[in-house]
Amino acid sequence: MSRVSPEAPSAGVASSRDKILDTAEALFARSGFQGVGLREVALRSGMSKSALFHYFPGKADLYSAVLDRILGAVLEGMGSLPERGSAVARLKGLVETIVDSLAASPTRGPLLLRSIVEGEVLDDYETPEADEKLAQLFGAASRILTEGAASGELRSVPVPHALQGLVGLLVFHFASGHFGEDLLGGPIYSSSEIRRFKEFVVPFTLNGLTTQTLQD
Amino acid sequence: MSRVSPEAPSAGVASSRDKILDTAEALFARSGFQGVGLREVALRSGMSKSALFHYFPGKADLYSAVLDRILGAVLEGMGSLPERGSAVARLKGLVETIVDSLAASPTRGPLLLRSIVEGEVLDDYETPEADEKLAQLFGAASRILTEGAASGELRSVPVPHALQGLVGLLVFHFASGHFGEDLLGGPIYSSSEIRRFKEFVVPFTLNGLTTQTLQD
DNA sequence: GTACCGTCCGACCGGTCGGTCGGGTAAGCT
DNA sequence: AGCTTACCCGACCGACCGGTCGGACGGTAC
Repeated sequence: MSRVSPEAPSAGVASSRDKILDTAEALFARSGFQGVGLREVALRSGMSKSALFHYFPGKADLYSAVLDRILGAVLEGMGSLPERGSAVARLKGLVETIVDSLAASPTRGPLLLRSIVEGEVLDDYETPEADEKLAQLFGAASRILTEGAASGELRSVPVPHALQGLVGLLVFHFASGHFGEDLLGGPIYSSSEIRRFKEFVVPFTLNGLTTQTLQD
Repeated sequence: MSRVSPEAPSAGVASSRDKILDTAEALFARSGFQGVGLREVALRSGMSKSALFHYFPGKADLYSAVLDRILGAVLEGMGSLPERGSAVARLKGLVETIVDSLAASPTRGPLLLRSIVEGEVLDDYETPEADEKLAQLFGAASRILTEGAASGELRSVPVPHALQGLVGLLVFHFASGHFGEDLLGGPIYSSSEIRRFKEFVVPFTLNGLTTQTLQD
């Protein structure tokens, strides 16, 4: 699968390519890869389907570009995180940063979660760019966990499981849609709900990874 | 949307209807509602597409039946859980039981997660049966949390957030597919991995919901 | 016998899918 | 002027979609 054809043309005046990406992101987030037709993407972007093929060689490439852009945004948010200091503080910062990134747009959580769950049937859109961004993301997180465990600040917990637990906790919350709103009794992306979620998930995570066990 | 037409014919000799349900469950879990064609379901069930319509009035009804069966299985597993006793012990039992239910078949987690995420575009298959099972499920869980908080055994935490966190933690793990296997470095549904997951998620959950906070 | 009923089938319907093709138009370069 | 390039379009393709229809087959009841 070849990559996208033309590069982003620098300037900020929402190009057609960006418009397509925005539209596709919204639609893919709502209906998934299979549930979106390129006709609708093109129409909502204000152009014909043929024009869309001028910017992206195929549907899978469009999806990859959307996914890559989201991963880039999440990764960018993590850029300002400190590399040293208390593991607990770093972990707290990581969780809050990821929450902020996911909360910044209601399409990110759903799209990320869908890309994981639908990954079985669509291993297509695994691009080197996205893979590398994912590796950076998990690398930073696992560094905190291992260093915290080494220093005794954090419980010695299997890092992969903890990472996957974090993904489940954080991404699912913002991807749960109507289900989550029914459960929580209100919109997920309101600023007050985002604050409430942080107030729940940060202590929950820290307690889960720090204090000594009261296992059976 | 009307319900399924004929009732299950009692006996255990895998009826055509059950065969359809099994096939559809596997396919829906892998490719989602939109990603599965009724032709493929029928073919893999060893009959024609028309025969399928004899048992289910439409695709959405078939999906609902599959979903309902899974919710029933999870709920059945929770049936033997004690209604009284230490909240921590009850919570531990709940988590372990749900894990066992999800681990019992590799289709359940993916299908449940997909039904939530895809719920935006497919509010069709919300049947009264499934709704009631969901209510029972969450009712039992929230009872544990509220009673535990009242007795001081558990932290006083917003119950809806805790419930959604549990769903994210537990369901996502079994729905993460290739992504999760890459992260964990092995199959998710092996008995050893299920044991490891329990060893991680039970203390993580209990610590997250019991010990006092070390928030900033 | 025959009327009925549950089970299943092939053929077909209108519609949508991702993708292709040939061409048109305007800007920019030489 | 001529030529290239970027951008965009309508028309079209084969494949597949969910769903309908009329009928075939076998058993059971009368």
